[in-house]
Amino acid sequence: MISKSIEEYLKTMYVIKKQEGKVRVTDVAKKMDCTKPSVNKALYNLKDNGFVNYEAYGTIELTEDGENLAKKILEAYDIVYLFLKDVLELEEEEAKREAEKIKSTISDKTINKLAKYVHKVLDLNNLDCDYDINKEKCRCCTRRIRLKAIIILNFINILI
Amino acid sequence: MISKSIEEYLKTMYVIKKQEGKVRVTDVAKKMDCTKPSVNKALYNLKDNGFVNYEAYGTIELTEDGENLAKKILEAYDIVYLFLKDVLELEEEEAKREAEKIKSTISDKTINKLAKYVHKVLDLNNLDCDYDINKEKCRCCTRRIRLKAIIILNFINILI
DNA sequence: CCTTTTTGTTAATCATGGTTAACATTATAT
DNA sequence: ATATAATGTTAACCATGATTAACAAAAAGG
Repeated sequence: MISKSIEEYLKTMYVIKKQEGKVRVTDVAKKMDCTKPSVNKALYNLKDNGFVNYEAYGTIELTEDGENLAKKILEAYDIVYLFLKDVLELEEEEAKREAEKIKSTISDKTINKLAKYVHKVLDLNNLDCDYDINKEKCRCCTRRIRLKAIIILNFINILI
Repeated sequence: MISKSIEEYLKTMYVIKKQEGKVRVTDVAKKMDCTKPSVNKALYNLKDNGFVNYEAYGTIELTEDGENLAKKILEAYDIVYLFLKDVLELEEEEAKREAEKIKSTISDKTINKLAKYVHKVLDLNNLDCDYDINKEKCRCCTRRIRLKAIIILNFINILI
């Protein structure tokens, strides 16, 4: 099993892939404010766990599992961010920082409950939505994510 | 500065002190499901940071700073637990587990906002409450904590 | 008392996740 | 085409927080 810390590298790779078209060790290091050897280590860890394909000096490619996990992580972040920003009304930067930390500790179950709650509170008129971070999104969730595109920040062109 | 991991030892010591009257390395280890050497290390770390008084083979005593920090940690836990249990409606055991993890990552600012939100949502009729985890509690908070004594679980005899 | 059990300490070790320094490879620019 | 710059890798190392094994001290029970 992969750690929360390593998951962060995967998420970052996914985002860079969508933004830049290709993923380089240096870019990941820059984005994560860490060194290249750290990225290298994480990379081989991710490879060993089947989340990326990689050969030395080659191109970094996420596997299907890798993509799915990355999407899930990003989504967990969005849900927590949305809650902190729009429900608790934390200031934007604070909400981002805190969402990053919180989403790394909580279980899927909690994320699902939080998502449903946020849906409800922010008045989506769909209290029956059976949100599950591990499943395909329902129309309601999809719509919500689209409507709330602004929360996707610089990932706006990535999701869905 | 002390780490979140070390804070947990302090919190546990505080709880044991209130429950048992005295704190022993073995009890802390049992409660935290770790080994005695781990407790010993944490103990000297806490001592170096002025949160406990201790000499080898002596009795563990929390300083005033230690007590205050422990109270703060317990309270952060209670707030998160209350939110997960009564607002998100997580099952009790899950709420406890998750609260433990979450409260270790979030900032005082977020805790304060969450506390205010929980107060509001659970309808305490005091929307002006200026909760601050670092300050003396307002009447509203004190009352809330009293009313919600049940959430304090086995710590019921400790707080306030 | 003094033996035994419980409790606490110390030293050596480990895993994780990070670093720096040195080097290898690839890409770029003239 | 080749020197230079950028990028990627490797090895050695560090901090943290934990462990096990061995030992020391204190408490408890005959």
